[in-house]
Amino acid sequence: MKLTFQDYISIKIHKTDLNLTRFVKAKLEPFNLAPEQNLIMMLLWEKDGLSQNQLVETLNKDKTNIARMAASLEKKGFIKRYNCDKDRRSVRLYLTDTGRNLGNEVIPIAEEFDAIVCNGISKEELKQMEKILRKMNQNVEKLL
Amino acid sequence: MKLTFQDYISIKIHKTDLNLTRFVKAKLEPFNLAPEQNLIMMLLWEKDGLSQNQLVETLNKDKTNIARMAASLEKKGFIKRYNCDKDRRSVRLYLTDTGRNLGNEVIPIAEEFDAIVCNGISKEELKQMEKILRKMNQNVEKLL
DNA sequence: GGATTTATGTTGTTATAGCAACTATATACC
DNA sequence: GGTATATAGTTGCTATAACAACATAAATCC
Repeated sequence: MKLTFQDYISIKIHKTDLNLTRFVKAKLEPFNLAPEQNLIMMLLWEKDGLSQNQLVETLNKDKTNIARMAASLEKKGFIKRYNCDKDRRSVRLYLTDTGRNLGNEVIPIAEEFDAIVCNGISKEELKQMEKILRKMNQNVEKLL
Repeated sequence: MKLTFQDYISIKIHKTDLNLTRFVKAKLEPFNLAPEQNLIMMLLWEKDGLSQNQLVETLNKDKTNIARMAASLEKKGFIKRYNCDKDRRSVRLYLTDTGRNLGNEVIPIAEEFDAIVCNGISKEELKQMEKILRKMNQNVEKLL
């Protein structure tokens, strides 16, 4: 087959991901919010009181990552963690007032970021790209 | 604008990247080679004796990451690091025999991985995707 | 040719990312 | 209803990612 380094689509995706993350990291820095922490906040702004396990499934990350990010967000005062009454194993995350207010500032920045990333790319092209990404995920997931 | 979590293309790219990395990590584990370390090895298999700084530019990573991955690869016995005679600041990486031989086993696995990822995706679609990824990189790079 | 600037790497710190092993609780099984 | 199993989180470890501050060597500038 003889592929060279530049041929691998996975490497191109990886580099792009790092570039986008670096960019959004700088955008969020003034708010004392790291990129992945922001993903948790975005989900909580949509629906408060999610459990860590729900975040594990939505974000498709290891539970240890979620636990540590949640601990960090609590330390920063953006959320509070409470044990669920119905299931004592489960930990639910609730926004503090500070955390809720943060959304008013950060959500516009996230949307502006998306607009910058998608600049000059048509809706059709985006749909196409999403389809291919889905296919790639399926390709590896069925073998995991 | 009102975007929800699932609307962000950056998040989809990020998740896919993590999925692909997780997959390749498992594939490389038997060889005591981590995914990013493998990227350095792939470049050395193509051209031995690259400097850390050349890797910084090719891999588009911070020099600290490259330095630490190179240190790790040296510790594993896959490469040797020598100071360049012409430029005493520069550190060049050279494959050991072990490192060179590793390529015979790992390169086929990398190519198989690429084939798995691209399964059911046409050459046209891949080209299209690469074009969009390039555009996204440009979109953020010009603002960094 | 000596001072300033630039380039290359290293050390220290914080934030992801995932695996293994563990605790505690809940569910299933008989 | 007591045992086995499954689920939700935590702790410890390694690898990646980027930034700041630093050391050293090279290049530039006058």
